[in-house]
Amino acid sequence: MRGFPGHLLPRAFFEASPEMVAPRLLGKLLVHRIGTGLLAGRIVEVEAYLGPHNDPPDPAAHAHRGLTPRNQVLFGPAGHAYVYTIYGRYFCMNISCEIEGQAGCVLLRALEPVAGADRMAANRGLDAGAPVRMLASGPSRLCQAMSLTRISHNGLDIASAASPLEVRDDGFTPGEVMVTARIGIKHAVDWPLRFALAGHSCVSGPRGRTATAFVPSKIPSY
DNA sequence: CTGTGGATTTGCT
DNA sequence: GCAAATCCACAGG
Repeated sequence: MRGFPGHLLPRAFFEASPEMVAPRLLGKLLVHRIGTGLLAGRIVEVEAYLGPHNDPPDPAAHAHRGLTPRNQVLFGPAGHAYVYTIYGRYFCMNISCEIEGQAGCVLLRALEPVAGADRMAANRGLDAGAPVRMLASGPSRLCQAMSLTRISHNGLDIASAASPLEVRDDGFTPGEVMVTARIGIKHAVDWPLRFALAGHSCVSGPRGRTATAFVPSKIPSY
């Protein structure tokens, strides 16, 4: 990844509870190296899903009922990709958190394209001139745009410099962050675990959604 | 702008 | 068997 801005986020960044990691991921870069090419986007929207060791447990999380073949990555070390199939035809991309043995993850819901936007559009079946917000606004659109699949990417260590998939910090400082309930779930529908850059055009969902001001406190640097 | 329904695989009960 | 952390097309106001 030499030549690409910023530095690789270390595993320690992810070894905390998802509700702490999630807002800290806003403004970071998701980078996917494909052959000689590069796809990258700034993370503008995320959701936290808590492990079953929490009290009360998070009934919306895949890890809610313990370890299964599908969710085993979530119980492994932090900083690994959890990519799963949803509704038969799409994928969603998460990053595992906590220490090994404890589950928890952050769902990546939207990116602002930074590199390879034309290729993202092609991946999404759109013209090169398509509106930027159509490229990676939504968890499965994000996977389509970034060419992420369960078979190829589930379990990848994204905190390794050898990985084709990384999260990098280029020094971007987020402005106001909004917090809302998570989208598309049927349980714990009002837990405030969705975080997004306020007013950013690439955030998914209806605009003008109810938002609360939120200021992350004591964010360590990595 | 809003609301509705279909596509289609996977994992767990 | 059925529910699911989605997206898209299409109908109607």
